[in-house]
Amino acid sequence: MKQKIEGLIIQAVEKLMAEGVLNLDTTPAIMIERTRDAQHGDFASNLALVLAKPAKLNPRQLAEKIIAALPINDAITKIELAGPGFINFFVNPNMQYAVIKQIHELGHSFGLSTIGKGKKIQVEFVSANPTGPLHVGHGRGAAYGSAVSDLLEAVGFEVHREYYVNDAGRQMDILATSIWLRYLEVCGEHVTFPSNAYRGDYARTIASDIYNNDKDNYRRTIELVLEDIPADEPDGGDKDEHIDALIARMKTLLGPVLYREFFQIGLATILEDIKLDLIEFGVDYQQWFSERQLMDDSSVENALERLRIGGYLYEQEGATWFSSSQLGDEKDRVVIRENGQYTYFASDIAYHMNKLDRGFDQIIDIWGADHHGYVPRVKAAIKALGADESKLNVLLVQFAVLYRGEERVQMSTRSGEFVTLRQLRSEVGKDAARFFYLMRRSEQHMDFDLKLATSKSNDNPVFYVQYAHARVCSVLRQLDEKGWGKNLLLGLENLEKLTEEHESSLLATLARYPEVLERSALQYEPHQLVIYLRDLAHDFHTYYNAHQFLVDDEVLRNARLSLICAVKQVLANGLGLLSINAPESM
RNA sequence: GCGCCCAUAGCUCAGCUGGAUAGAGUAAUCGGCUACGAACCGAUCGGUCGGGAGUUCAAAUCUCUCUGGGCGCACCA
Repeated sequence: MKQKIEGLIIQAVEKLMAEGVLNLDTTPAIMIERTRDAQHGDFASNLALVLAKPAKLNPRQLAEKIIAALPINDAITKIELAGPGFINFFVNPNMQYAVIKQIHELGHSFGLSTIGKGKKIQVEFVSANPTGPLHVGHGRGAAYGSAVSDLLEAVGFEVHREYYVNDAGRQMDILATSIWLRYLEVCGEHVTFPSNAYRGDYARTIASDIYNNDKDNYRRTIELVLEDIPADEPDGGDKDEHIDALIARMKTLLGPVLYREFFQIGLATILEDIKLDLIEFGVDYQQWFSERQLMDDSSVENALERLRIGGYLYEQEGATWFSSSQLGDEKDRVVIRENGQYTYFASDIAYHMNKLDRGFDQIIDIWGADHHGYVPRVKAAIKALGADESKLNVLLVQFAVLYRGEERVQMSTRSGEFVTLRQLRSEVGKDAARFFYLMRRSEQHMDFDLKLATSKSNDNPVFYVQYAHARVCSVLRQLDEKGWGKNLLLGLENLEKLTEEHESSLLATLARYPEVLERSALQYEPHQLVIYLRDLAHDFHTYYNAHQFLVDDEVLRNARLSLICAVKQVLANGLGLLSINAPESM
């Protein structure tokens, strides 16, 4: 309908151009939008206001000319000139009924589109270090990333969801050592736990499991472990030197093979936990991409070689630098440290080269907002690798600030003081948690009050939407109990019976769904869909309270049933895209 | 100090690529079940869109500036 009116306007403009009334080289893209107020018709165009200046006419005069030039079309019952020069279109109510038939025809695929043309998009999100369970901060990225991915798929892109596993580097060594020290405790050694180690309970759990399976296999006496180890911070030393020395000691005492084994057990356990957690949260990946693999198959080496050939690398003070500053970054970055180790950035360059080489049309990285300073250097790397930087789109998700009532909850993986995503799910449920995360714009700082989310969970807006769906189901159950049965065909043939105001506004809302989906996907804004679903649920609840569906008049009854079944379908489609349940009853 | 993000009703947030009278939820007050589920609906109350200047026929939306918050400025990941 929207496109139809747009077509009419374009015809009118072309006509005026041919007549010499208008003289333009380009026609503006924005032409028509849905009105907010029913008094302004169904659609409105600001064309005359935009073109007034180049046409050297006053807006209302121009609007009159445009209206006069508009072709006659029976889909439009009235065209009005309003306000400073708006052109308002009133759509033939009979046209509005078409959406119901369309919804029943297409079912769960109503709203889907092919605008993505099968283009391949890679979406990388969450990618939290596997040094502990996911916390509620990761939850927002997980909900957002999966929703964006699913939406893109719904509008015709081929989406590849990926989690980058940082299974190399010092943090992982610290984790292995943390678990090992807990293991030694289980073995009966008296360990003073380092201040810089991972203190969460999960390290103890993993340690106990290892002990149960392998007994004393990895045990070394604490005296051997601590011999000549520099003091920890609480004892007047340096916490980094302390933990690094312990890591080195663990490696020498266990030897490379046992160390590797132990390390792998810790990594695998945590990674499995994360995978399961995410699946239960409605997040599924096509690929878990290992950073270590980039090291092992010399991808990092190759990536740096490519930069070197391009003339982007140089040596200074014993380190190797990437001259990213000439490509938009604020300063150059080290890729190989003085000690010969690659930096994290080096493997990230290799990872992005790998993404580019896999032939994606678009690459989307979803990061926490604390990484925003990292964007220019990755873009610089993309450019240095010879690719177009617009191929990479970095979407930043702001932090969710946690509160328990008035009190702010501190989040730190290291200290082990954090609320896990799993805890959140068990307290408020997957549906409520996802809905809560997704209803806010991702760039918006968000307050997440756990106390409110748990104690008043009935006020959670997700129930409002789910209730609308369950209510339709309930009506259908009542229908069966009355022994009336549903005659959809009869209803669809008599949709003109739907003349109530509530009915026409519901029709208009239903018709908006495909547009909302498209916008929501192309702008990476799932919250638009969430807000739409709330609007749709509201229109339905209002209608429900104002009119009876199960009336004696069989024709009217079935017309209304076909309408509310369409509502049910769209609610289910929308919720489904957000991986939120649409329950039959609640 | 430099850079990025944010600021809309008491609180939590929408406001669609600038558009007509800035909207929801929640809190407060009042009203609606002998009804297809009241986990709902309706009404009232509540706003200098952080302040100021500019661009425009039109600014919450764009530009500049100031204020106030968040985050980032490693040979950490």
